Amino acid sequence: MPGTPGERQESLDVIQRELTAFARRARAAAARLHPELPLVSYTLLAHIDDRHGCRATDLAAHYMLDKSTVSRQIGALEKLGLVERHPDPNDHRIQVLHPTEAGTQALASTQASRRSAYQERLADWTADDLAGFAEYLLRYNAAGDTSTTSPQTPKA
Amino acid sequence: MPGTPGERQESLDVIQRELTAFARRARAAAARLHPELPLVSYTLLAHIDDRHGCRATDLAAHYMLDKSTVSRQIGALEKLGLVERHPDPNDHRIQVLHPTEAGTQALASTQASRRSAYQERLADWTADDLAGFAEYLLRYNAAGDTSTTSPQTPKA
DNA sequence: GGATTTCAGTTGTATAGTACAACGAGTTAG
DNA sequence: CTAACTCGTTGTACTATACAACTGAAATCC
Repeated sequence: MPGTPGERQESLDVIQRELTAFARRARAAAARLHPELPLVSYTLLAHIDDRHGCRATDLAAHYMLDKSTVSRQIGALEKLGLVERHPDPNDHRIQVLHPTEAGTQALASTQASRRSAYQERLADWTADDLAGFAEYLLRYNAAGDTSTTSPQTPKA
Repeated sequence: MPGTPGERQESLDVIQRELTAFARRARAAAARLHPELPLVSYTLLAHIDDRHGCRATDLAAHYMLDKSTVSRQIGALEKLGLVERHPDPNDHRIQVLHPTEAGTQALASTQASRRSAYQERLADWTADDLAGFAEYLLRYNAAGDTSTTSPQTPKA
């Protein structure tokens, strides 16, 4: 069993190094994979679709982005005809975001190509390993959500 | 048991989503953690240090960056007094890059603070889980290295 | 009910990181 | 010597981002 502190530190260093390496390549890789729908827009659109309508503020909170960033991203998506903004009848400050038909389609095709890229890349992994990796990533990201990481000290 | 194809696909989707989420947060998180030494500069500096001197072209190839990008990054590092450029006596086109004393120190302190950030974030993980996560990340990144174009030594 | 405060979103401005293209200087091949 | 190639820089442009200032709408407070 890995019980020595040294092994623990070694694992931490590997995790740090490999996550850094991944982060560095991720954007370039995503850009090459989908020149049509940039990484960030894709992510936001996916979230909007997932929630079947949400507010810009939700997106900003979830992705730890400034509201101005989200505003511009949404503007771009709207200009591309991929999302629609509907004012909330109960609260006129709020814009409820929905994917358009084109947005849903763009998302589906992007997800399909991403999916197949991941499938290919992880083709020789066992189902157990995939499940384990997925669980670790979930745990890792969840830790980030709750901890001190925030761009503008918004957390109350 | 995770034997059904559906579960496999589910894990793949989780991996895709969580890695994407991580990629989106990574830069901002790094920027917050080290306002002094931006992520990319840090990475390049680490590589220069690791190799004990290398060329800008090597960095561009290794990190899949445009040479202009590397040129500017190196320029910034030089302006900060963290790297030095020495002309290669045998080939005057080439600049051999070396970390300065300050560069080595900055790197060490950045690495230390990164390390402690990871330690804190993963404090409640068991050593087994850390080892497992590290192994998965290694495997994942190794797959990416081979699938992408340039033949490079995968990990430092 | 009106003043103040808070919330949602936009816009101006600035910065990092990146790519592509055009170029300059050095090196090598014919 | 000339041509082709290589290494690096610079001009330009674009994406993603943050922060600050602002508008408009809702909530709170007295």
